[in-house]
Amino acid sequence: MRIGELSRRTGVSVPTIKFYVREGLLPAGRLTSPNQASYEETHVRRLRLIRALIDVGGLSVAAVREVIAAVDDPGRPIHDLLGEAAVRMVPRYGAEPAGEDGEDGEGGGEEDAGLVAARERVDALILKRNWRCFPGSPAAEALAVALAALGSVGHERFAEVLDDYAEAAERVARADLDYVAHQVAREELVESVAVGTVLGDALFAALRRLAQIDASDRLFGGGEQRKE
Amino acid sequence: MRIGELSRRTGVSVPTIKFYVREGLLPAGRLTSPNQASYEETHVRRLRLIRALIDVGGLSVAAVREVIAAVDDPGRPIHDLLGEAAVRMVPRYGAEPAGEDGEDGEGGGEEDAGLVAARERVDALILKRNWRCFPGSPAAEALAVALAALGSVGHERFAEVLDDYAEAAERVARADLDYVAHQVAREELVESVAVGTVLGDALFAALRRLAQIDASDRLFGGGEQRKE
DNA sequence: ACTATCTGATAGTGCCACTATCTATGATGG
DNA sequence: CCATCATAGATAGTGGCACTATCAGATAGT
Repeated sequence: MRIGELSRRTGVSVPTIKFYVREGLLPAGRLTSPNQASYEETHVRRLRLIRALIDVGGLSVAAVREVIAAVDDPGRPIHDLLGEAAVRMVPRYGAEPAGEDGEDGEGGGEEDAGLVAARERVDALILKRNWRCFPGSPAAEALAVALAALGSVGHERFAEVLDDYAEAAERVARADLDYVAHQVAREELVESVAVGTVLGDALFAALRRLAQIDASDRLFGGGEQRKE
Repeated sequence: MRIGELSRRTGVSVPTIKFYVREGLLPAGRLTSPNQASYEETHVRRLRLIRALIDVGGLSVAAVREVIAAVDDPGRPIHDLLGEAAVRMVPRYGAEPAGEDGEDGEGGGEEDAGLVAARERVDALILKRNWRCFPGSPAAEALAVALAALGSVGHERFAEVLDDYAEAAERVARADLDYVAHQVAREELVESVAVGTVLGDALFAALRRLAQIDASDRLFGGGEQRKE
C-alpha cells in the first residue's frame, strides 16, 4: 500500500508518518521508484504500536525509539528489554532532575538523607521478598525516588503499605509473565513484554482508580448505593 | 521566611517559585510591605507537594493546579478528589487525542468499534466485581481506552489477565484506604488521597517492574542467581 | 550608606511533537 | 499524450509548555 492508505488505516497523518520515519520509529517503505514507496501490514502494526505507546503509555518519541530499538534487536535479552521499557516511562523526565531537595532541615538536617534512607528501605524490601534483582537497578532507584518523595511531603508512613503493594505487584507480575509465556516467536514475545509493561501500567492505574472509588464509597459513602 | 530561604529549603529556584504563584499552584506570601513578603511552613510543604506531583507523578502544571484546587476546596467530596487526581495523570494529553484509529471506515460520527467493545468489557467487569461506580466515569473510560489500545496492537488476549489485575488493584485500593483512613483532619485526609493516588501509581509501577524482573529471571534466567 | 535581597511585570528561551511548504518526480486515466 | 494527482525528500515553521532572564523600583540589615 502507499503512504496515503497507511495514513487512512491508522489515523496518523502523512506528514506525521514521515516524521516518524525520520525519527527512526518506523522503517521506511520499500522504494518502487525514486518517488514511490510501498508499505506493508507490518507498518500498520508498528504505527499502531507507536501511537499506543505515545497516547496511552505517555512515552515520548525518544522513549518509543529506544523501546522499539530493543524490540528490533534480536540479540537483546528479555531482561534488558524489561528495563528498557520501564525506565522510559514518564515522558520528558528521564528519571529525576537530580535535586529532590537541597534543604536544610525542616526538622533537622536531612539533605537527601531521605533518598539514602529510601534506598535502604528498598534494598531491605528486595531482600525480604527474595527478589532476584540487583539493588542498584533503575526500577529499584525509581522506587527509592518515589518513597523519598513521599517522605519529603510528610507521608513517610505511606511506606507502611509497601508490603501490600509488593504483594499485589507480584501477583500482577505473575499474570504478566503468564501472558507473555504464551507467545511462541521471539519477536512476539519481546513485543508483548514492551506492550504489557507500558500499557499494563496504564491499565492497572485505571483499575486501581476504580477499586479506590469503590472502596472509598464503601467507607465514606455508607448508605447510598451510587455516588455521583 | 523570605523567598530566598523558601528557595533554599525546597531546592526550587526563586523565579520558578514566582512562576508557580502566578500559575496559582502556590499561594502568594503575606506582604509585610509593598515589596516584601513572608512565607510559612505551609509554603514549604506545598512546594514539596508540587514538585513531587510534577517530578515523580509526572503531572503537568495545569494538572497540579486542578489537584491542588480540589485539595483546597473544603466542600469537595472525597470521591470527586479521587477522580480529579486520577484523570490528570499522564501529562500533556488530557485523555486521548480522540482518534485512536480510523480503521478503514472513519465515517462521520462513527465511533471506533474497538473502543465500544472495550467499554462493554469494562462495564461487564465492574458488574462482575460489584464495584460501586457508575460506568461512564473517567477511570472506566481510561480503562476502556487502554484495553482498546491493547486490542489495536493485536494484544486483545491481554484482557485475559484482567481479573488478576483487578484482584491486585482491589488489594492496593484496600491498602490505600487503610492508610488514608488513619488521617484525622479533613485537610490531611484529602491531601493523602491526592498524594497516594499520584505517587502511589509511580510506586506501584516501580514495584511491578521489580517483580517482573524477578519473575522473568525465574522463568528465563534459570540457573543464574543474579542477573547483570 | 551601602549592598544584598525583594516584588511584580514583561519578555525571552529551549525543548518537543508535530505541520507546512516546496521541488522534482512519477503514477493514473481519459 | 497530457492533465491531474500522489509521492519522496528536504527545510523551515508552529504552538504548547515549563520555566528563565531582565528590569525598575523598594526595602532589610549591617
